[in-house]
Amino acid sequence: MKAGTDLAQIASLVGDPARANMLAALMGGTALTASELAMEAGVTLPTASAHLARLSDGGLLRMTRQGRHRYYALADHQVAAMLESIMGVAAALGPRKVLPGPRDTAMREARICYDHLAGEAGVAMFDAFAGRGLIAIDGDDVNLTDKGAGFFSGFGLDIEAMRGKRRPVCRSCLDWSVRRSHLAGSLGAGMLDRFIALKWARREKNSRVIRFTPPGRAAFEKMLRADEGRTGA
Amino acid sequence: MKAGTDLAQIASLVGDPARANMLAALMGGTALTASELAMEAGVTLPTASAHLARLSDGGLLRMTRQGRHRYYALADHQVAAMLESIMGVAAALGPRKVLPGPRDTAMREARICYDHLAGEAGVAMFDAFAGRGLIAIDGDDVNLTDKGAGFFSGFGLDIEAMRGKRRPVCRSCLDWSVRRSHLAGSLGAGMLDRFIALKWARREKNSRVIRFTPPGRAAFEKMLRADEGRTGA
DNA sequence: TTCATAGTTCGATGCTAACCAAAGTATGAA
DNA sequence: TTCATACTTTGGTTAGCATCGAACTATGAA
Repeated sequence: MKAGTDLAQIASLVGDPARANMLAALMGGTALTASELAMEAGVTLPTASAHLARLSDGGLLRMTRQGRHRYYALADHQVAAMLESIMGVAAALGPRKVLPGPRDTAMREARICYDHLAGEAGVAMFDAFAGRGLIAIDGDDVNLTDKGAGFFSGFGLDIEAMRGKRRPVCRSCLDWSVRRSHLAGSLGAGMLDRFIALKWARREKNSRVIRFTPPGRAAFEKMLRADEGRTGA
Repeated sequence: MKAGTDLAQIASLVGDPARANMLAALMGGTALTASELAMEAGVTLPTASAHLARLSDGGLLRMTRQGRHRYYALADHQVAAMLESIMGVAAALGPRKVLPGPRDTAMREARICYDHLAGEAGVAMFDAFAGRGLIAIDGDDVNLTDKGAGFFSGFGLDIEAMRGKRRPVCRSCLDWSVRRSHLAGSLGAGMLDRFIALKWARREKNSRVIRFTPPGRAAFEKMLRADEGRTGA
């Protein structure tokens, strides 16, 4: 009985269209202001404000004030993973659109999942790193190997800084589009940042789609295959 | 915008206390009749009937008629996994009860997750099998090895029959209590069945808790450690 | 200070949906 | 056929909550 109550409490927070749209927007990973989220949800500011208060009270959102702005973001990765899993069920049993539009295809290929790369590209990267021994998989735990630390440092990531943080460096995250794991954690986030900094890929405006440039895609795939694909800076 | 709508649609189905209690009850893995679910949710039969219709229409439940009974069960494993992930968020940010009661402790140790073993025991089993090369982990894919096929057949499972079904033999399922994977799929379900048949463990009445008997626990742990722990029948 | 922007709080409205009782349908047993 | 059980449908009530406009607070800029 109690399990059901907890379940309902969390689910009902997600179960309102306005709130769900806000949460979906925040799956993009960037923190957004109350006004932006109001736009996103298609409601007025007062309404949005009330929703945001409920989501924050419920523990799904984290808020930081900056001047006269209030930036809202998903509370943590567990919340993001939960939303992905709900989206997964929705996608599985709601192929209302027969043909997956170009947008959906792009989402399946590469998208942002909170702050790291997901979709086929994300899964391919995860598998490649594991296969080359850059990360070690033990059950659901994923750990950086010595070899991996060297490689990723060479790629431009500050591994030491990542280790200092509370957030795990490596984590696997289940992918609804392919039902396999991809790389999350600060390493996953860092890699995506690098891809964008290197102009291998860019985020599509107002969407979670990640678009690789043709040369970026080539460089990305070369990197997956072998060490000489490294592009130091 | 569309993503949010889908999200809300599914989440709102779970977001009602009566429905959530029904779903939580069905996480036990056994199919239940409409009357039983009405009891579970604390509502009258007509109300329950309406809820069950909505859950079925929404694709979260599967119904089979048997005489004048209607048995309801979760639609598939993806739905079960989604519910676990929502429960995970609820558990993480809702430690309203400061002390985890004995019930919660037992749930963390060993519980049923739809039809297979979860909790610390489930995770330990998953890790042990992986460590001994009985299953091979590749990203989120889990596959039975030849060595594993031999071992599990010796343990009393009909591996060939499992391979004939559409359901995957091995699958990993993320565990909210320990944040690691445990073994799902028909192999996971089959193992739990064996444990119960061997009287190593039994299901606690009206709960998802799995209780190991003292000799059962010992046999279970011996099995995890080495091949000679095998208890053919 | 004064004005503007960002956000919250308040009060009122209206819609949705959860709920139950009673009547209706279907299946099985006598 | 008749009765009982299991469930669904219908109709009507009620409660919750999403929504908005208007007033209020707080931060920053002129």
